[in-house]
Amino acid sequence: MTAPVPDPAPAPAAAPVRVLLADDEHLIRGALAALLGLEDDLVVVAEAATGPEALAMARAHRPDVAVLDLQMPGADGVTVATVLRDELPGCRTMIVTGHGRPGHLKRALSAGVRGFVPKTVSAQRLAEIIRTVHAGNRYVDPELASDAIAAGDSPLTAREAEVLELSADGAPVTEIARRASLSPGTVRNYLSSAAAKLGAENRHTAVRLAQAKGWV
Amino acid sequence: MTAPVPDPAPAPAAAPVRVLLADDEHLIRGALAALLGLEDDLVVVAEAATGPEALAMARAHRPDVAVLDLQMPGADGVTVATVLRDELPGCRTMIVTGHGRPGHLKRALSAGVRGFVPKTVSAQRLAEIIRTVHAGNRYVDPELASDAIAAGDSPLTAREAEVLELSADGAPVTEIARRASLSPGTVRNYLSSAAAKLGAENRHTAVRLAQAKGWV
DNA sequence: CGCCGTTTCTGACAAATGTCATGGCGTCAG
DNA sequence: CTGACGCCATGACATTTGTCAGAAACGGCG
Repeated sequence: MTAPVPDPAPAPAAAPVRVLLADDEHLIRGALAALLGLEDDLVVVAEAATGPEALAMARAHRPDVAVLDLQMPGADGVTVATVLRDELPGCRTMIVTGHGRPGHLKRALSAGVRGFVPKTVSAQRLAEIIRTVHAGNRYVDPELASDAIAAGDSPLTAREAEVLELSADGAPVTEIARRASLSPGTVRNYLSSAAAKLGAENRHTAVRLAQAKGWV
Repeated sequence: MTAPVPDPAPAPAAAPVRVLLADDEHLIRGALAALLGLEDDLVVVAEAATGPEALAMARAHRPDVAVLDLQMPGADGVTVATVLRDELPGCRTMIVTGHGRPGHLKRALSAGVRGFVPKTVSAQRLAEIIRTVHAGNRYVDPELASDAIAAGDSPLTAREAEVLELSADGAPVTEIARRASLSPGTVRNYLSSAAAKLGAENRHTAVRLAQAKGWV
């Protein structure tokens, strides 16, 4: 007469998934750690509040899955993921972000990130996605994916993007030219062609558009 | 032989604090609700993901304290707080924000908000602050407060701020003039004086500075 | 009332920026 | 090799923007 209730201790035969949590917002990190800890097949082995700290923690604890916030002090989530891919190939990485721009997803995927989700998902859903990623599969939020597809690839050449980025803080052309070691006329040409490609009237709106698409 | 453990039901003599939670990031909201629910003198009676939803929930459940995210779809936290002050005077409001700008704090305080904290605090700390606010006291994060004091008041006149805000998206002067029903020359003068007051070289850097201080 | 100062507005001029045509240079595919 | 393409630069020109001197409207104030 064996009870139908499952044995509480070794119910999942496999070892639990070891998770690293990196987010600069203590409120979220702590709350998330608590909620994920409720899942009996997940265990949070380390937390970090900055990019460098996340790297140090990953090296020390060698987690199975690293859950990284996109925007952190020191180094952003994608940068951390890039380093982790080289240093800890066995560690899967995934990005959690508040407001993801299309370009970020592309950057993340080319950095070997296997999961990309917005913070609007529930903790339950996040736990499922962590399992998916740990199993070696990929998951990207459908809405973010469709945004990325709609945005397409950047039409800008490397120099155009570089110059556009330098003009992001509103510096005058001569200043941009100095910083890029280019002739002022060249800078104006690049900015002009970049604005034309983006359908913007001037470089400032061009910068905004490019930033919105995540191309800078 | 009474057991020393406290009676689970009516341990706190006072009624629990009824809390409304409004944040567009489901992950945070759910996790927060779970953590605050662990405190036996706090109870989360409603959750909302947008500004209008927060208002509707507040009207329906009449919470003691409303914890509002600063950036939400529909209406931001300060706007919601302004409406709540008129409609539900008994409801204390507080703002939780990811990256708060100095000007936001000033706006929030003049909207009757009694608590202003960044998301870098722990859930434990947040619970304490909710109690503080419920008791009728105020609490603002020391770092945010010092930032606000350092930033000071806006040196811009009403028109200067208005025109600067219209130029925020990089629109040309003629477009701004049309939207503000002003002469293009007048717009240029306002932008020029605003840039001078802010120590900026042109209106675009001026916009960035003003946004960083929360003056627009 | 006249005087003063502030805000709001305008026009004229100078500087910065956007646009276009043009050309040299290097690289890569066919 | 040739042609296509991206990169860097120059000069001329139109447009936009920044700067300045000052005028009209308005509200105190003696």
